[in-house]
Parts: sequence; C-alpha cells; structure tokens
Amino acid sequence: MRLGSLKTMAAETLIDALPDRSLLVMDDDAPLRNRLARALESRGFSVKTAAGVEEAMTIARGAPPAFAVLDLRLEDGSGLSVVEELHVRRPDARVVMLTGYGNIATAVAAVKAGAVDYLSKPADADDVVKALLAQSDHLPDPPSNPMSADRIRWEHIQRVFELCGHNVSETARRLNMHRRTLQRILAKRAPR
Amino acid sequence: MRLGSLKTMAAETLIDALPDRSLLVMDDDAPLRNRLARALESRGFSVKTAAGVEEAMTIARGAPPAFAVLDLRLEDGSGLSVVEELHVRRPDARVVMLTGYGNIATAVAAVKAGAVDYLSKPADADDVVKALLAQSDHLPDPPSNPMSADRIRWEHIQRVFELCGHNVSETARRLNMHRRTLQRILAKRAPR
DNA sequence: TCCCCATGCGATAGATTGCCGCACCAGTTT
DNA sequence: AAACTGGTGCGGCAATCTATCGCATGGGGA
Repeated sequence: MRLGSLKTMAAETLIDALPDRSLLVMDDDAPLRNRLARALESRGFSVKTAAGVEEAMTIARGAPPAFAVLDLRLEDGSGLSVVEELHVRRPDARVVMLTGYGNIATAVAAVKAGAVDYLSKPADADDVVKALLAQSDHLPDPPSNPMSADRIRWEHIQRVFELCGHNVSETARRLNMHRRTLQRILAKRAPR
Repeated sequence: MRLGSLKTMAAETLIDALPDRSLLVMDDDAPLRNRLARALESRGFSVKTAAGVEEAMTIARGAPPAFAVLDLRLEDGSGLSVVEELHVRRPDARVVMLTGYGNIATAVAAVKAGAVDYLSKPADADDVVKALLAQSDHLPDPPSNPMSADRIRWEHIQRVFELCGHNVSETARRLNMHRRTLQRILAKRAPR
C-alpha cells in the first residue's frame, strides 16, 4: 500500500522541472512551520518562512513566490489578506490554505480569495504537495463519508476554543462543559 | 431580536429591483424542494424546479436562470456539472450549492466550479437568499456559536440518520460508530 | 424454507466524565 | 507588599457511558 511514496517520487520529478520553485510557508506555530518548511525543502522547493501576516506580506510584495502554504488565522490578521495580496502581485501563484479545524465558510472564502485548495490540519507534507501541484481541479471526489459524530464535535470545540482565544476556562463556560473534560479532550488529538 | 425579518424585507426590496428574477431549484427531495421553491417565490423570485440533473440541465441549456440553488448529490449525477454548464451559458449566474452534510473538499470543488457559496442543510430560505444576494465575498463571519458540543454532535447524528432513511444499522456504519451506542443515543432526547 | 439483514435489549469490562481539591502563576487592587 | 481574581495543569474517584458480545425476533428475497 505504499502509494504515498510513489506519489512523492512523481511529485519530486515534477518539482525539479518547475521554472520557479519558490514557496512561502506562513504559520505562527514555529515547530510546525519549521517542520513543514523542511519537509517541503527536501522535496525540492525553495522555501521562505513567515511567522505572521506582516512578515508574509513583506515577502509577498517583495518577491512574490510561485507557491504558498498559509495558515488561515494568526495573531496579527487573517491569512486571507495574504492570499489576496499574493494573487494581485502574481496571479499564477498557487496557494493552499491550512487551518487548525475545518470550517466550510472559511474554506469558501479562501477559495474565493484565490486559494487553490484548503486543507485542515493535521495535513502532512505529501498532502500539501499534492494540493499545490494538482494539475486541474479537484476530482469530484469520492462520495465522501458524513464524518464521524465525534469528529464533528471535535471540530466545533476547536472552533469555539479558537474563538475564545485559546482560553480553556472561557471555552468550557461557553460550551457549557466541564473545564476538566475540555482539558482532557484538547489534550488528545483529533478523532477520526 | 427580529433581525431575520428586517433582513428579509431588505432582501425583498433588492429582489424586486432585479432585472432578472429567474431562479432554478434542484433537489431530489420533493417536499424540501417544493418548500424551498415556494419560500423563494414568495420572496419575489420566479422559480423553476428540477428533481434531477437531467431536468436541470435542460433548463440550464434552454433558459439559463440568473440564480440557482442546487443540491450537490443526486441520484443521476452531481450538481457540480450543472454549475459548470450554467456558468458556461451564463457567466453572471449566481449559484449556491446545498448539501446534506458539509464537506470541505466538495465545498472547494463547488466554489471552483463557479458557485458563489456552499451551504449545508439545514439551511432555511433566508440563508439561501442571503447567499444568493451577497454583494461581495463572505466575511469569515464570526458565528459566536453558543451551541453545546454535544448538541452539535447530536444534530449531526440526526441528520445522517434522516439521510439513511431512519435505518439504525446503516447510520451506525456510515458514522462509524457502534450500533448499540447509536441506539442508546437515539433513544434519549436532545442534549441541551 | 434458508439466508441475510435490521432491530431491541441484557450483561459487562473498559473508557470517559463530573466534580473536588491543590499548587502555581500573572495581573490588579488595596 | 499582601490580598484578591481568574487562568492552567493535574491527581483521584465515583458515577456514567461506550464498545462489544450474544441472543431472540421479524421481514423480505432466492
């Protein structure tokens, strides 16, 4: 079942053939950003990183990259503005948005702003590359499962948590659940 | 708190001023389709309905409407193809996709195919109208969701259960949860 | 009739939650 | 500075809930 590696190899061939391999990674989470940057670099991209919108804008204005992987919500603004800016400077840029939890409204907004795809974390480097290089539009994708009930719940929790500025007590209060329970849920990773 | 009606009134004014109020509703669920069609008609649209892709295509080709509300998955094909067709015939058409349960990949696909928005059921007529008439791009609207996490989960389960024709085993399979557990959840009432 | 599948439900080990307490820390107020 | 306020992490424990199994029942099809 090692399809993943096959695809990776194919992608590397494609990447080497690109006229412009510049890529911008923007995420406020340093470990994740660096991990992703290194993973993409090892696949042949020429990577620059930014920790926030400010920094990313500078790069987008100065030397707009051919590719970008942007986190949607950061401390200092929305990733959406970076997509827009980048799209104006360089209409051929291929951008994928990344976000902690999936949210349809923001996915729609991201695509309308010019992103080619929208992935929700955790998304590994292979997923990102696949999205960046996807030749045409998304296949009408498989009938797609309804998502497990727990997953829905988890995403909702993440959303509210985000909305409460990562304040556990506040989130628990708004969600009307016990703080201890929330803490435990947040501690472990997303249900499938 | 009667904001809903205010918005509706504002929308009606806008609708009356439209040069072309033709609208196509496509959904395979007859009751839902008719309810939605009537609701939109009463808001001033000139509505045609289609129960499937075939029928919708005929309308799209013959007299492409200015607006459309399309269900994504039907028996005889994907709503995506209708969006594409309509977009070719009439690039200014404003289309919103509707679907039983939201899925990011399909939302992205729909927007790329030319839809202006993507709503997941249950979406009432006001939501649909708002999306159809939305002047600019969606703000990443702050939902400020007060819903409890368990409530979200419960509603999701109900929706899928509905979708599976009240078949417990089938629902459990699709939701990837134990039938016994589902049974117990369905037995008691909605969490607050 | 036999087979397949949906359903309802008892039992039970194992996982999760509700709830309390305690320690610690950072701002604010007194 | 000491007191106060609100957030965080975490141990522990009883009350619940979940995941499984098993079994009996009933309705179609082949």
